[in-house]
Amino acid sequence: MKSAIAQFLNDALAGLPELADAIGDLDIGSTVERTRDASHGDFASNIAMRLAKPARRSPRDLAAAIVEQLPDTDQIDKVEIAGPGFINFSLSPAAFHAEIVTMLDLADEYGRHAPRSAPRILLEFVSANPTGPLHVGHGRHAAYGATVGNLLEAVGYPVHREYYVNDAGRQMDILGVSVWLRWLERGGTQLAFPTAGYRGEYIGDIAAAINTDDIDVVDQETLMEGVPADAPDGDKEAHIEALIGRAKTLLGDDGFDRLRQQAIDSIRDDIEEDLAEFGVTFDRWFSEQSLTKSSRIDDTLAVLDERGMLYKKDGATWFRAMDFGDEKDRVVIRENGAKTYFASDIAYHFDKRERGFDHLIDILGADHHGYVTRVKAGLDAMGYKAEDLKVELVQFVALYRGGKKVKMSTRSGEFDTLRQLRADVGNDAARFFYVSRSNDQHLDFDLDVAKSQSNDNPVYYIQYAHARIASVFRQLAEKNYAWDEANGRASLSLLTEAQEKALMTALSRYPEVVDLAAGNLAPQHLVHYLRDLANDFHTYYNAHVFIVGDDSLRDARLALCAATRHVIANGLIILGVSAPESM
RNA sequence: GCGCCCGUAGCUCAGUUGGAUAGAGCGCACGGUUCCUAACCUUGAGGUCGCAGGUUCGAAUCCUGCCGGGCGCGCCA
Repeated sequence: MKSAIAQFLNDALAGLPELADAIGDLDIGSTVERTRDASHGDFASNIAMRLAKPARRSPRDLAAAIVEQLPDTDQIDKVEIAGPGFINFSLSPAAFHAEIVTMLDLADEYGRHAPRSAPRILLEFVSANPTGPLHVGHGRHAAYGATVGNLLEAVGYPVHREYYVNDAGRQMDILGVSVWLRWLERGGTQLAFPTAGYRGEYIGDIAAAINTDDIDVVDQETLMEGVPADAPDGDKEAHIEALIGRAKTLLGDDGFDRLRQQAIDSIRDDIEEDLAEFGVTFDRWFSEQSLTKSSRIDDTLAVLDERGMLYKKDGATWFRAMDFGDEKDRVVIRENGAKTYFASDIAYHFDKRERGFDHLIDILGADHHGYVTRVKAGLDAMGYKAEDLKVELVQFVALYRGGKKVKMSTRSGEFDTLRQLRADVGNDAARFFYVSRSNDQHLDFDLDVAKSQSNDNPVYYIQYAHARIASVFRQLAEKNYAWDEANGRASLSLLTEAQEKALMTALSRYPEVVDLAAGNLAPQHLVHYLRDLANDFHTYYNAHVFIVGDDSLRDARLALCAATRHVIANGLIILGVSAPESM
């Protein structure tokens, strides 16, 4: 409907060629918005005020000239000039009725755009290190990323969802050695578990499940040979580093690799299953190892070197990040010859672009914000534009239990898992709650409230509206009525109650809300809209009986209910929340 | 110290890219079901939009400076 208003304005401006310069490249659609107050009509445009200065005419004068040129249409009842120069449009009932018919016609497709082939979007999210189960913070990334993906698809973009698996590097060695030590413990070896190791219970579970045919038991003395003391007496990092060395010596490099890989695979599979149960799936799980093992990183560094963007200093190789706006240059190859995480990340983002994705979106934790500039710099240096990459930062989830903040640490194993949360509050409530706040806002997740009062969650309020409509149609059959849809469509002019008008107005906003939420990568717009829509429906439900004796009025009201059901279901599907037939 | 994010009702948060009288939920107060699901609805109280300037027809929104909170500033990932 909004685009129709914009079109009318465009038509009117076509009749005022003297304004062409003043208009310039102004997007007329951006001047049209829903009114907040019904006394201002349904839509308002501030175009006269926007053009006033460049056209050197008074806003009200301009508005009058534009209104004069508006085409004659049965969609608009009334146009008024108000306040400093707003043009207020009151749509005709027929315009709303036509929109309801569109909802019924398009059904599942209402609010969606036709698929387009470009730009291709690569959406990377979660990408949690495979060092343990996902915790409640990752859950927010999963829900947010999945919903953003759904929104982008709804507006027609091809979206490729990717999870970057950090399955290379020192963290993985620590994981491997943690599992090995737990396995040795199970075999009876006495040992003090390293403070820098992963202490979570799941490590023991993995140790119990892995194939250890080619691993020999070692006693404590052999194990600890040459290993410096752990904290607090010694350095915990040096301690675990030495243990990794012992593992590689005692198991052989290949043996340790196999053990480590089993641990990684086990955790990765667990994460994949967890997310799938949460309704979050990926098109590809991109392994960092695949970059390390292929020549991808070396190739990338070679290109950078060729372009003169690398230099050596203090035995290390540095990338001239400062040339691209970073605050300092960054190491890509350490003095010990090891490539940094940053080096593989340049290669990874370069690879994304090389695979033909036009627009990259990374959803990262807020603690990664210092990282954004240098990754963009890397992309820039590799010949692409920094703007090709958009980074959305997701702020932390603070967990509260008994009114107290819960501390979380993966290494200590003290954290609440996404699985526990899903079991406690349910997938629907979790998906909904996670995206109900702006991603750049801290999220306080009170477990006690979520667990004990889960029925107060607004998600049920919206689902209830959907279930109520389904119930109305069930009741209809029980009362031996049938919905004559054609008659309902033809009788929409009978819907004259205030609540009916309000509901139709709310329904017609849906496509605009999807556009807004997708354009801003901001699912909370949809969440709040659905809450408001459900409120409009519940109000209508309480004010009027739908299943009345008058055939045409009943059919018309049922048509409005059916349209409402489509819109609520479409919105919930985007949020990854179920739309139940009964509750 | 530097950088990024945040500051809106008692609490938790929205606020349509600068619009008209700043909104919702919870909580609080008052009402509403012999009738399609009361997991519901109606009405009300509750605000110095952190503070101070600036930009303009118009600012919660943009700019500057303070104050307060979070996060980051490694040859870790």
